[in-house]
Amino acid sequence: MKPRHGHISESCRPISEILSLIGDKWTSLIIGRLRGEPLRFNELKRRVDGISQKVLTASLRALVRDGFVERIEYPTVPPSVEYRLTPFGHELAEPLSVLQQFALDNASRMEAARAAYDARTGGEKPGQQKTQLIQPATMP
Amino acid sequence: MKPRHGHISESCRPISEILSLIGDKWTSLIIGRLRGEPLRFNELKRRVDGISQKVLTASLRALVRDGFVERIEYPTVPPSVEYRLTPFGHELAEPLSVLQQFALDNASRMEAARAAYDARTGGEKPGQQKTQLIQPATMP
DNA sequence: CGGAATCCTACACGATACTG
DNA sequence: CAGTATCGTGTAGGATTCCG
Repeated sequence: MKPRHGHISESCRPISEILSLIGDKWTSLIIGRLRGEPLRFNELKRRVDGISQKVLTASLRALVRDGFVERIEYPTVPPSVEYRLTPFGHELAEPLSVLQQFALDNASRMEAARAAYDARTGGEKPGQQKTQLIQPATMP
Repeated sequence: MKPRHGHISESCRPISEILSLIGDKWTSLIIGRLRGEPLRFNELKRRVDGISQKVLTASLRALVRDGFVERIEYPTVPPSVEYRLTPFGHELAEPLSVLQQFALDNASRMEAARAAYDARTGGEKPGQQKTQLIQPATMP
């Protein structure tokens, strides 16, 4: 799931790597949930609403591999696995939360800017146009 | 190009949005280049090494739309277009640069963690490997 | 110079089913 | 409970060509 970035000029590859890590659809939310308390797999899945089991598994493994999350397996029955941020993970979580806070604080500004832009450009969306809303005529 | 994120639980959608914005392959690097000085299109393209014209165009438009970048068109001939961070863009760039600095500072730690993980799990499972950095072999 | 239009591929993610 | 396995889809992003 990680290798979204090919090469990039050597010097900034670490940047690309970490940003692709936290920039994917879910990872940053997972980290956010794991601040505060360790969580078990399904509990975490419940709290990160909408995430699929497959993606959660993959994301967690990437985080474990990079040393941000620790996976602790308790030999109980039924099995119980706990995920928690490592100290390294908490170091990452801190500047990350700053960015998240920025996002929350400025969500309305972004939305306003977007609305203004869309009004300016005549309502045409960036990228390709999808002006044809093909409504499927009938649904018997 | 931006709305990679579908719905997500309402409360954290702004987070997802902004993180998908800066988390894509290039946008954060573009913002980094625009700190310090405004740049023209092709100059920016040159400095963000490896980016395609199409993606640069799309990324810039998204940034303009969200209010982080300003596009200034000079009616010269040949045409000249300048991109610069807005004040809002600089606000975003700041926490972002913190994260980038974190990435640079801890690149070796991440790599070490990865190596340790791969050594730990490497001997046994033939399964598919994650996070393989595909080196593109040649840059003619 | 600064894009737009088009084609194409890889991969992130979702849905579903199965397992220890 | 905590995953693994597999298939299908959308789309980000690369390469190329063309335009004012």
